[in-house]
Amino acid sequence: MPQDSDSEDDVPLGARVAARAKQTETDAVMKNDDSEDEDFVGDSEDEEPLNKRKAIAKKPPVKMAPAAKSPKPNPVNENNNKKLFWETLSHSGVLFPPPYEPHGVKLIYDGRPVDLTPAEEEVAGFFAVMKDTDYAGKAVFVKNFWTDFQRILTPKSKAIVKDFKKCDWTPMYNYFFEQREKKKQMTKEEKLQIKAQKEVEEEPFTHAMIDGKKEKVGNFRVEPPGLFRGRGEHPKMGKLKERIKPKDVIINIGRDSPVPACPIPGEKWGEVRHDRTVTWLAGWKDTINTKDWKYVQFAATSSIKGESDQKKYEKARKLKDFIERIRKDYRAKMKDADNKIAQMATATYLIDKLALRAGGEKDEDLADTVGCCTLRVGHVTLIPPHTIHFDFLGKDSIRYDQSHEVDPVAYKSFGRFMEGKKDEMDIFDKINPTEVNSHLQELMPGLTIKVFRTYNASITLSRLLKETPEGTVAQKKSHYDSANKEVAILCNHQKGESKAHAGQMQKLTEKKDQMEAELKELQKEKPMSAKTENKIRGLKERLSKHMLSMSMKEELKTVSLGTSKINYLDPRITVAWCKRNEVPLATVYPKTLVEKFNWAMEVEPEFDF
DNA sequence: ACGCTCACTTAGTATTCCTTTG
DNA sequence: CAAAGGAATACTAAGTGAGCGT
Repeated sequence: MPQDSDSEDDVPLGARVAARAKQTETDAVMKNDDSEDEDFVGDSEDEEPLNKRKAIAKKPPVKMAPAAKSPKPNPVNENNNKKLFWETLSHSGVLFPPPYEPHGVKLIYDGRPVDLTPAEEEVAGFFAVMKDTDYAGKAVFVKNFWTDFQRILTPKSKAIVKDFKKCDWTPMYNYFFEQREKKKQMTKEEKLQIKAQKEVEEEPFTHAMIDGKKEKVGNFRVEPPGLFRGRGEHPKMGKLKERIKPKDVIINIGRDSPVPACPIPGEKWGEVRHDRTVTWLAGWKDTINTKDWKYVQFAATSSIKGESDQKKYEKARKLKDFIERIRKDYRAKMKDADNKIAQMATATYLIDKLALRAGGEKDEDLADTVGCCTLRVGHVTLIPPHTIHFDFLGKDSIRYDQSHEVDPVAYKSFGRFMEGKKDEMDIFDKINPTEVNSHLQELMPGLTIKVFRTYNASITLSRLLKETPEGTVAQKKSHYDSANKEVAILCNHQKGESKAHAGQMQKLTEKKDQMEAELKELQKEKPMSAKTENKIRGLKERLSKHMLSMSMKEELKTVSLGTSKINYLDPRITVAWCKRNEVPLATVYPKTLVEKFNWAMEVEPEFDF
């Protein structure tokens, strides 16, 4: 980017737009000027009154983007009417991973050790550590790795390392394994020392100042290089994710804040901009999905994220006032003779009833996953009289495999949409998320598809918590968890079964058998003493508790409760419930969630979602 | 109407931390 | 004290949707 930056076309779209619209309000982007010999590339100027910019006084005028030269702003259209997130913003930039340190352990090719350059050795190492994982067994992963490995090999190495099958990664793998063991074997003091060192190193990056307030930063570490691990059958798995250099990084910072010095000697930031219409502090282009960007954002516990989270839940809560009308609308339209209207209504019905995601079109070079609007005929089975079985891969290639009894009208419409279509064809071929969203906006301002997931998750929790029984804190907590579980199932939030699960269940079963045997033994006694009766009562109680926790554990083995807690359940429901039921908040929220939801802590106990 | 980019939220998994147990 | 086990956090991939240009 830097060397091309004289051409406006190389500035990201949003930046150009902002620069054009901008003028004084939106301190958008600018260009670099590589002729400058500064310690970063392209701290940009704009037409803001010069007295505001002391820094520029010491250097010759910087070349400006053509758009930025245009005369005074049209005040009506300042910053393109975009919302400004901050007035001042200062931070220390990003923390880069340490440079690669060669270990000298050889790749064995065709029985002979190969001398690799450090850069080659690094990439070989990426594969070597993974040699026994599922990934390394996948043809696509190996093929992509091999292509990129070949690409970075010097001619000399390429002349030797020609066939993947002749590579022996074992010595490298063993080296990494030993390193890991050594790390584990370190003494407590050594570990503590390393941790302290790490904290010192990251200290400048952990917080930023925004409008005079110190706030926590999220992912201030630049992602290290490695092999891309896509989820599911990702066509790009195994590709080399390249090392990000300062020139790849854009810093976004307040105009009057010092630009963080580039931490790598002799190198420069790709760009420095002052865009108040966004919340990110730094960003770089993803080297795998080249249309994507990675951003350094504030942490979830920051005010800026908290405010947006609160808005999200307020919007979902607002849907309560509109939901009846909306349901009436789609029920009436599901059987419309106009297929587009009927599809729109039926899709909305699914989004509401099953909390499906929108399902936007995806590029070919991504895993084949779907949401509501991209469901294909092969993903559903109609089971008379009006049950539909869904079997498809959703976000993160997580399988949605559920049967649902549906509205008979919806069932009939489904049949109509699928009629005469092959398995690979779209069920909802007349619509897309954008159209569904604009229809929703007509029914409620600001309403989009994803709001239904938040709404249904939160209102489900709220409804289930109303049935909380009297009892101990542990019992109430368990009731909360079951409600949480219902929501997780609704949203299809899953996790991989832990490796230890089966063994743990077996142990618990053994314990159960033992308790049952003990109980039988006690009950054999003829003249029941008061002491024995007590024992029996106690044992029975422990046994039933034990069995309950066993069945809960089994039911939850692949259900993830955390995702809905973090993203879907209005924290005010939980906080108010804790207050009403005298359950300490820490029983259901870990420390970071209490922090993240600090805006909800003062909610009144009677709060109803 | 459509495609595309950008910025943000949502997501599962890997790693680390902390507590319990042996 | 080490190992095990579970909880919490770190990491980064994968969605959604606004908004722009064509």
